[in-house]
Amino acid sequence: MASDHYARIYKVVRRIPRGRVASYGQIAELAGIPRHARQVGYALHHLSGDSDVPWQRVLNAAGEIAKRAYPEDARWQRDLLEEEGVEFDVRGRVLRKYFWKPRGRRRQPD
DNA sequence: AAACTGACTAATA
DNA sequence: CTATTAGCCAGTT
Repeated sequence: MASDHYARIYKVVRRIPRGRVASYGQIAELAGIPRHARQVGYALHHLSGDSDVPWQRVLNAAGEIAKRAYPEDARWQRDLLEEEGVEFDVRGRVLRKYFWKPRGRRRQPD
């Protein structure tokens, strides 16, 4: 059940700017719990639907929407991201320029 | 307590 | 570039 890690995870995810995305591993690292990528996904799974946490901005390390039990949820996630301006390539991967770079924010997408 | 599970990853081939 | 493998770790059964 909800461990204290969840709060750390949600806190970091909320920092992801609109129109940007981050990976599970990246979130875990920033939350101060390295190698807990899977737990990040687990924590987000408990939300999906009702919260102020922008769960849709979290993808796997390859920049793709993580494979889920219900494909409809993946489509929903993609729609949400495209709504905030994130673009995907033909293969279903988010373009590099949308990856969130904490602190070292250099250029805006486009 | 032991085995199983999963919205993960990095390393190899 | 894609596919396979082994490591990962909290939550469930």
